[in-house]
Amino acid sequence: MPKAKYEQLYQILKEKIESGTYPPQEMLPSEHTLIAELGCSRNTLRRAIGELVRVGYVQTMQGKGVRSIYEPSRQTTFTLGTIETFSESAERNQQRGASKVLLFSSVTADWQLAEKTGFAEGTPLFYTQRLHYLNGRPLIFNHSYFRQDVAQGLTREIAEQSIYRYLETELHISIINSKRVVTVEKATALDLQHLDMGDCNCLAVVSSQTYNSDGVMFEYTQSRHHPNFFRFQDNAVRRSSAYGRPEEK
Amino acid sequence: MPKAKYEQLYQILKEKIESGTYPPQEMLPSEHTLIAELGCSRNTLRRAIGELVRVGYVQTMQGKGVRSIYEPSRQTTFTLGTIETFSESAERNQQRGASKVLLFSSVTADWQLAEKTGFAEGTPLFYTQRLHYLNGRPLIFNHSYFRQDVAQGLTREIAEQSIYRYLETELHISIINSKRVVTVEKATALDLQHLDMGDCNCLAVVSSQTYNSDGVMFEYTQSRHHPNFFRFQDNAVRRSSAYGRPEEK
DNA sequence: CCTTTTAACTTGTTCAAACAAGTTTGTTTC
DNA sequence: GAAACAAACTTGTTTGAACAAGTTAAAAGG
Repeated sequence: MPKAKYEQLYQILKEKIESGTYPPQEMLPSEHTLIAELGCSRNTLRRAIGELVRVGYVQTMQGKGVRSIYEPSRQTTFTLGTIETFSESAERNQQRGASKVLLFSSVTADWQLAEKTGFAEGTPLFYTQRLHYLNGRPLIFNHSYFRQDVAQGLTREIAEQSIYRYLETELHISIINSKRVVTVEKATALDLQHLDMGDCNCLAVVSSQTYNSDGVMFEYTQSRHHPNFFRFQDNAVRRSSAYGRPEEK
Repeated sequence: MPKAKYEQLYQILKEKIESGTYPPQEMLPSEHTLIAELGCSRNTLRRAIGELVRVGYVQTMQGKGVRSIYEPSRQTTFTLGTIETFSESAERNQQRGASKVLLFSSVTADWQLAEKTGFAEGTPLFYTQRLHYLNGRPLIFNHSYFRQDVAQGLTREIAEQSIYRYLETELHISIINSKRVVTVEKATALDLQHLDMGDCNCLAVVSSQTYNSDGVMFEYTQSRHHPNFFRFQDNAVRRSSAYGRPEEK
């Protein structure tokens, strides 16, 4: 599926790590070896390895080598650094996803909404509330705002299916990137009404601003997650010893 | 400070974007122009731009160019993809940070602890509870476990100052990467006792496993954050249109 | 005037080469 | 035997080049 060679190499190596060809704590073959093995240039191989570093599969040490630090099977609900719709995520985790549209309307951004979403005041927007189910349980309450001049012709019927499919295949909008912020908020009456969260009175909130290829932010979505089913993964790399160089010799 | 050229270029461009030389929605000069301007090769420049993409400062479109999508001043408490200690983060945000050690002890990982932290059962560990203050308010409650054979000689006195400074400058341990997971949990009695969280009964929990250059996970830390002061930022990039190629013509 | 084609841009990918820098191992030297 | 040195690894950075692919605007054609 992926056309780029470095993506293919990344998939191959990822597969080998997951399947135990390169078990945890073990060193991978050196770049020189892998180049001969995979038939690629050093740059392309290193690009693939760089991806593996980013997702926390390996660590690299100058002069020493590349070590696998993969630990299998931590159930992932949310992957980082890549945009995924709810239905895509559900499918990847092999679970039954369903959605219900609670509200679909047109609004104009007032001062308060503009402040919250980042849209300019007075922008005409579509506003929709959707509830996402996983295995029959309501887990995510979505508030989404779409710029009307970008998401032209959006209807409640489309929202019942998949908004992104409509935007990408019908309107030929290319989604480029999405800025996301994770916070924790007090549950509102609306949250409690729909999410059935027991004795928890807070939930995980993922606010995202999504941009198209024209550089315009056309979507603001606030995903309010059931706290017991929220999980956000990340791998951080220490750039340089923050405490200056340890004295030599 | 950064030795690598691409890091310098990244800083230069980041600066220009923040200062308004390349204002939001505006296109950056083409690679060709920037190469001449900055005196570097195309690959090095592209590496710097790649970093800007990852932090959500710009978006690139094949055939069109690079557009600034920087939006100034959303106060950041947590940056993503890079390991930062509490004191470093506090300093970056120009706020007064302070810490208090509530507990320092030696423990051995039993079955339950091994399951939670990822250490092998029977591993001798240092266990410390620390409370982090920002501007006088207690905001973060840290539970940290360190492998005794790696963090040799760790004492309560060192924990009062900075554990990482000790590990890096005294023990010459190089911290490589850290796997982190963000979840939301019910507050325990201990949390409520120390964090003063009003009527919220949940908090944001960042669990992290940190690895050194020998590939051994030597630290497990669970950071329990006051919900009102927790913020986790991310920028996601859509890899390829998930719905197949839109039909031509 | 409008459409089509072409050319000149843009960014994306891949290769090759050279050097820098860190680590390991073997060798020499005392 | 122990320390110092040197060679042979490893990954990290930088440069240059070529081609692919997407976009834009000028040129050509009707």
